[in-house]
Amino acid sequence: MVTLADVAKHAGVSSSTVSYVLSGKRTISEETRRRVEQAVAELGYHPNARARALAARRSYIIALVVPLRPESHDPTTMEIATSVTIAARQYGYDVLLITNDEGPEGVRRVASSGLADGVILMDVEPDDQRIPVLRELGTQAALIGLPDEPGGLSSVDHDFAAAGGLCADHLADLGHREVAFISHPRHTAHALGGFRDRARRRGLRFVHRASEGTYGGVAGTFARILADRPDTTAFVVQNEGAIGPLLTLLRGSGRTVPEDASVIAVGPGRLADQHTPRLTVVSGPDQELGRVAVEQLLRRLTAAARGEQPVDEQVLLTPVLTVGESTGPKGWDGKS
Amino acid sequence: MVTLADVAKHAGVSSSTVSYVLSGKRTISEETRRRVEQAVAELGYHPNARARALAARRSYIIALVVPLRPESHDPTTMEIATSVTIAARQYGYDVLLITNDEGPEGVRRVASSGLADGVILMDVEPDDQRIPVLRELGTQAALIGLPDEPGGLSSVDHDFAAAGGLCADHLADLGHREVAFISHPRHTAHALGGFRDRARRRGLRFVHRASEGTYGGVAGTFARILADRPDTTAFVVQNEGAIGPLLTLLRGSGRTVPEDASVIAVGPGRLADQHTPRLTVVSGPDQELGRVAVEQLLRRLTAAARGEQPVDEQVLLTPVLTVGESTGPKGWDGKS
DNA sequence: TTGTACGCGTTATCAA
DNA sequence: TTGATAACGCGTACAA
Repeated sequence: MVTLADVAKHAGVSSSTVSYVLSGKRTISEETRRRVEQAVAELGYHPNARARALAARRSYIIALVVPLRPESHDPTTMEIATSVTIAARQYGYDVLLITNDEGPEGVRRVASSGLADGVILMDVEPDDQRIPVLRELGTQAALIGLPDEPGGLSSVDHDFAAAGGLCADHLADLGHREVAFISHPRHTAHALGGFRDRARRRGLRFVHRASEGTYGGVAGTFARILADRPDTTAFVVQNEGAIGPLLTLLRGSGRTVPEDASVIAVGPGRLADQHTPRLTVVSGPDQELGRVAVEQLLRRLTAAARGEQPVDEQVLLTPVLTVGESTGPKGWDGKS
Repeated sequence: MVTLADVAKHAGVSSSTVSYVLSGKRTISEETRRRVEQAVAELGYHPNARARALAARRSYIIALVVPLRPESHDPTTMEIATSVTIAARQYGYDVLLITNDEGPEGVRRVASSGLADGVILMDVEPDDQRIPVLRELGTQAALIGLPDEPGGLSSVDHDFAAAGGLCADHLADLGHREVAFISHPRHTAHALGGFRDRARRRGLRFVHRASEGTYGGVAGTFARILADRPDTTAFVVQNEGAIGPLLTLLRGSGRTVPEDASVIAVGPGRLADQHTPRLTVVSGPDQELGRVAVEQLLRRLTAAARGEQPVDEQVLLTPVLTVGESTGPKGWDGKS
């Protein structure tokens, strides 16, 4: 292995000079810089990350805690993990993958051992058990999702309230008056609040039902909705698995989309093309989530390295309404 | 930060003794072990991973190179990445995520800097450009996928030839005589060879067509197949995106599955439940892929650490045929 | 503009 | 069974 000392000897300078040439933290004469660079090239020197991490008290590694078990396959998670990794690389950081089956102790492990400089937590829940560990260790962190108590942390999430508002506005604009909101039974329907507020203001009547993302579950929910509110003409769905069944059920009940019933999905943009007809979707930028979290964390790290107090940031990313072919005016006959 | 020296002082022993108590590489008297362990507990000592990595010349980190861009969403990749991470943890290793957009230089970076002890490469192609880098640096590696030249490497992949054989056998058993094999245009149809051999032996006639995984692409392929071989009664599909369109086209042409046409998918097991009717699928164990790769790599690492020559292993994982409702006897009328 | 020398926290060799 | 002590390779305060 070629070391800094080897390079120094080869270039006829001291090892600290080589170090400074590489880090750029000192002004170096043109002559020595050239000699050092040549020595680096000739010897094929690569700085040793382990020694660097020890001496600099920084590993340039951030830990990403993902909510994954091997049998789950949520593409969004992977998208975010990838965007975190790519963003981190652009700032010279690498990403260590921690699966959440290690629990809060996984966070403690990477933070207290100094393996990672900071942590990004995905799928943060309101009373997340990993957060006390971060506080206890004083670990710098950025969260994807909203914590109960944001003190000492930065976080980023989709602005689901705005997403709900977009749904209500779009349907109201199209003349709908009776809407059903279908959510996931075990996830908070973050978009519901925003939807409710805007729906009220726009004079929309609506019911909210949580439903499993299975055909049977959606069938039951669908039947109840139609029994309670037979005049329902539009559906907002914040439950990826429920969309396919809902579309099938609408067809099965003789309703054409969007002529007889409109459907909006709240979720990843890719949903649009996975169904027929192409869906109207309200989606947030998943990749931005990763990038913003990385930038938040790195700002905290540089602040802490300077002895400053890191700034707590809470960012909400604005969602976008993409109009597809699953929404149309109430009572639309297909001929505009 | 609590260091080894702090613990040593607190316990009234030398720091090397503490180190040996923790590593278990020396026999320690019951008395001192107790004192040291108590000191560790009282001070809340956590070994420093950076210093350990430098002194031990091992980081206990393996790099996983994933073929991911932020907009791609292949659940299989994530499944493998997760299983690699979990398997690695069981052996005391952590996983560094490297995206393939760094190219071969990403491999060079983590290996030559000593950041990682070894590398796992996903989606290895026959003439993969990352492999020369591994050879040049003498980096220990395990590959998921089959390299052209396996010398100095370990690798694991699905036994696609066996998968093809299972398809041919299943269809032949059901009495089919004319089969179409639909593959992906830009991926090697690894299952084709095995399918061909077994098809010949079983007296199956078949055509092979590559097709895009789009509705339009599959429609063209489908039409050509029926034009060339109107008596085709079964389809083997090794192209995830082509399955949905194919099923739709079969229905559209008045064919009922499986009464008039049988369909087998070669791919991830989860495909079975994503279609109607539930698919007959030949799939390999994706999670095993990750686990085996980790174990191969760690065997190489321990061998190399002992100064021994690591053993090159090539493992093929046996696929399984799961019979669903998309295959049936040729000319089946639905009433058995 | 450059060099010296110490420290980072462990591991591992050599003695005792 | 235990203790000194020299690496490990780099960063940086201090000195020149």
